[in-house]
Amino acid sequence: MPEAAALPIAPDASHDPEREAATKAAIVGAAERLFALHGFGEVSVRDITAEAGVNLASINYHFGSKDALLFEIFRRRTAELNRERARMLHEAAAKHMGKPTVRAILTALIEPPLRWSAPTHDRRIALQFIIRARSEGTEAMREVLSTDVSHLRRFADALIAARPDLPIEAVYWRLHFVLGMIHNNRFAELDRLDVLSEGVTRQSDIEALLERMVDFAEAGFAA
Amino acid sequence: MPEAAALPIAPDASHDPEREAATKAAIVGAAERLFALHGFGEVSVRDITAEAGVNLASINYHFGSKDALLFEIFRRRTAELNRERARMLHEAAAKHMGKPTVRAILTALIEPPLRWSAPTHDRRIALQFIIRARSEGTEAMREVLSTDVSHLRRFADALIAARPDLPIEAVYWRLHFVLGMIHNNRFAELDRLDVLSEGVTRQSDIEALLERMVDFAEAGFAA
DNA sequence: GTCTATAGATGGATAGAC
DNA sequence: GTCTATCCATCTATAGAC
Repeated sequence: MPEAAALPIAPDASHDPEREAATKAAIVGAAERLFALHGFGEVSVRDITAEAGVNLASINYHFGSKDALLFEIFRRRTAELNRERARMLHEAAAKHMGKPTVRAILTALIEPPLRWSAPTHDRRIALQFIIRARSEGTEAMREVLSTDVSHLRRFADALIAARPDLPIEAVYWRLHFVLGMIHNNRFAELDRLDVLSEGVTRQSDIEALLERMVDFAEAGFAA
Repeated sequence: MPEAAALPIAPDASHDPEREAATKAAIVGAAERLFALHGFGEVSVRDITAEAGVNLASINYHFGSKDALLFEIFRRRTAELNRERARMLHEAAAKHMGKPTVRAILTALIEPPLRWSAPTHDRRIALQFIIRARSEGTEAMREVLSTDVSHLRRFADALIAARPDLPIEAVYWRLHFVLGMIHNNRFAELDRLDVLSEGVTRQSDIEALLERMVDFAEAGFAA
């Protein structure tokens, strides 16, 4: 068996880092997609492993449990999204000598998730996953969402600094309204809007929608 | 047994309309509350019947299935809410000779659900049920939500008539934003806001919040 | 109409061979 | 690390006694 000698080490499949990484990636991709499309409660471990083309036991082996898998996806995606938002806020602050305008702050909050939702964006499904996690997530996800508001802190503080004339509770409420606008961009809600508008809103022009949203939100902050 | 003679008919319990109605009401109340608080997927028929103090089989006997029960609650509550909104829109139209202002239209859309959400309102739980149904509902609920937009039609038409200068797709998108503001008033999101604002938003003054929301939404429509 | 007991189906997790 | 077979918990729905 001369071929065996050509292999560096471990001729068996007990520890193949490449294959392991591929399996984990397939699981994560399938889980994210199925959950984003059908909801958390509707998707079983069997569905995920079948879709990923891996064996039934692999989720427990690689992630510990179904909930742990979903939590890891949740952490990864929210971290990515918050990083993008923080970077935009930071850049806006740099441009405006540390005091970005309300419009720049709102853009940093709205633009990243809106770009993700573009039909051609590879984070399109990930964004739906995040939105669903807000209402259907596991106890662990809800725990994080309720207590870890450090990311929003920066936006709230920036808005308060940009509008020192407003009572701070007014700023918080308005921020809450803007977040509602953002989180309402689920597939189901966009489809419903298409039905209501008889198709005139069925557009993939993210730039135009971004401008609409920021205009609306900025106007709400103007008074 | 002289007491038996005093009973009109049916001395057995086979057909007691009063008790039947009480059982159904107990089931509906328990189901609505548990689902509103814990989510659809987390609540079993066993949880509901235990909470209602009725036997396990009664949900299937009286409603056919768990899904049918939840669907009936959903239809009842959304019908109530939409009736209130339609009535307010109708009254606003009557006051403005058939052409209500944008503010009056938005108030008719926002005020009913916001009043329901008041801590002392008996529809407080019902509103959370409705909001949850939007993202976690069964197939039947989603079917209704996606296709039955007749209720929103009147609001969209009224807004289009109030702002004939705007492209209609702009009106639809802004209506979508307002709906997002409304649907974001879930317990979990309000709690999160309280954490972020360190308590300054923890208020039960529905009047003030209503004015905040209508002000924000109207400003978004102003341009 | 109510209630108990149970059927029937599904899902998460794990043991053990390879 | 992968995979099969299986355990065990849980749930909805229903049959049948009262």
